[in-house]
Amino acid sequence: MSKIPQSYFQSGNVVQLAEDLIGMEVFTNIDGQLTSGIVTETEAYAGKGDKACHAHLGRFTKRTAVMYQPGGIAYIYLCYGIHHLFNIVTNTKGNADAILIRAVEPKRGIESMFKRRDKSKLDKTLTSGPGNVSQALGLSKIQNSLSVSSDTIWFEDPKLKPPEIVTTTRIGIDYAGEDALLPWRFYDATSKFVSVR
DNA sequence: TCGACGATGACCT
DNA sequence: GGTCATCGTCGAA
Repeated sequence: MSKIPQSYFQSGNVVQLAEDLIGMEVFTNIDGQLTSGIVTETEAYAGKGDKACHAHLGRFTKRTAVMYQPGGIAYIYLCYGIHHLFNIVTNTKGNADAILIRAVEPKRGIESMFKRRDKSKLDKTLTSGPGNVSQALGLSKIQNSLSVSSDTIWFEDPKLKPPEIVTTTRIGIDYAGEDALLPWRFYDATSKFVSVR
């Protein structure tokens, strides 16, 4: 098994990439703890033209600056003052596309995940929902802008049986008007580790 | 400076 | 179904 290169994330089609990411395994090695999970749910955010995207209309701020970097790096920000949401910047420099990881199925370091989440049972609440994913994987703003082909965060293709992909609308973006209706959320119907069906 | 508000999640009825 | 914790970011003043 080997790390997926940063170039994989520089594809120009963020929607297709979000779908392709389902079934990949995401690893983190943080505070000496190795954890990983199979990606079961993602959402695509398509840069300047997408009302739901933080970079809509080219909005460039201290927070969104990282989105304009070349693809293959983490975009992690604090939401509701409580939750860190883990995204991967995609496309080439200046496009500001990103993929939100909304759920994973725990694989390695489950004990570490229990500790971080203050839980002791392996159910969907451990790693379903973007805030929970980040917490279980130990991700916070410290890892913002870090490469996702690094020794701290990386992806591998475990080549499992193909996922049964369901395509639907994104969650929690009602403010985006008609763009809230875009079918840009993907999840694996065969997994119970999915936030919303 | 200050006020409004979120790409959520946990718990309540 | 509804409420609310909690704080960094952003745009208005």
